[in-house]
Amino acid sequence: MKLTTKGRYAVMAMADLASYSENKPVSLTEISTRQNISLAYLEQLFIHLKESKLVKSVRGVKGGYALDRPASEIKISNIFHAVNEEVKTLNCKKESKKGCNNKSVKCITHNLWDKLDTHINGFFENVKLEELIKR
Amino acid sequence: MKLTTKGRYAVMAMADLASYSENKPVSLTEISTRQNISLAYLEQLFIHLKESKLVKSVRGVKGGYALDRPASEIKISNIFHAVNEEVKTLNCKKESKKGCNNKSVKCITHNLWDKLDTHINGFFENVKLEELIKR
DNA sequence: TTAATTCCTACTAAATTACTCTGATTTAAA
DNA sequence: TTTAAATCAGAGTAATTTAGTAGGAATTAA
Repeated sequence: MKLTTKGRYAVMAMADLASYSENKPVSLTEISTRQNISLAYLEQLFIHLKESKLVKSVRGVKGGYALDRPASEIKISNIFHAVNEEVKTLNCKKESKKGCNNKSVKCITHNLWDKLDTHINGFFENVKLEELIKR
Repeated sequence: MKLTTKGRYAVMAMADLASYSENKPVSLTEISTRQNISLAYLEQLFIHLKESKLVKSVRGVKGGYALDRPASEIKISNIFHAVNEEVKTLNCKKESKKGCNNKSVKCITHNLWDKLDTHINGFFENVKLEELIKR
């Protein structure tokens, strides 16, 4: 199981914003240079970050992005959710689980994957952007 | 981030073995039917499970596979490792981390991904095959 | 008016996943 | 001794997903 660049880049970009956008909006060109992520790719990510109200934008020259709430109120899970970085331990729909009787091996491992989901998502729920950048 | 079928199927197959191979070896055909996994795919997985000494094989008619150690001594991490289901939160090599100075955003998130790695791998280290099948 | 920027959609190349296919080898049982 | 059920082994392939690129439209400070 691996993390995609989408999620990784989104967190890096948000950490960059948290570090540099205190006084003025930060342009994606700046982030692109600092973090070595393609500008066009960042643009796509920020559309979603904006939709999720994690960042706000200023258009035009001298424009850019800034956090839309304090870094202390943004969880990693918020960022991942915004860019559709999902934790998926099953590829079937949750509904298919209903079909299981409690004795089948399939169902036994379903319980394992459910716990794994909870375990991983719990991690993302408990880390805030602020913690990343302080220190 | 998502779990691949390789890892999921390997755990399902091992749970099946743990449930059914107490007295006689279990053929992959049986597992294939019970778990609805293609025979040819299972064959590939079991080559690796055998190399890692998690299962032993009996060739020929009436042959099959059985656990090579008690289910209480097999961790999920052992199974994942056997079939190369890896947890990868970075796509770069670990060495590149050395290049980081502690102030860069890149390095800050590196620490996060390292913790995530540890968090997920810890889960797999702490669940044994036995726990899956009892109850 | 210009240039720097966000915004938007479609497309594409590369990588990975999830298999299939073919055939060899082994061995219990008829 | 033959047959059929099984493991063993490697190569090939189709489908999906990822990781971008490309091309422009809209906005706005200077």
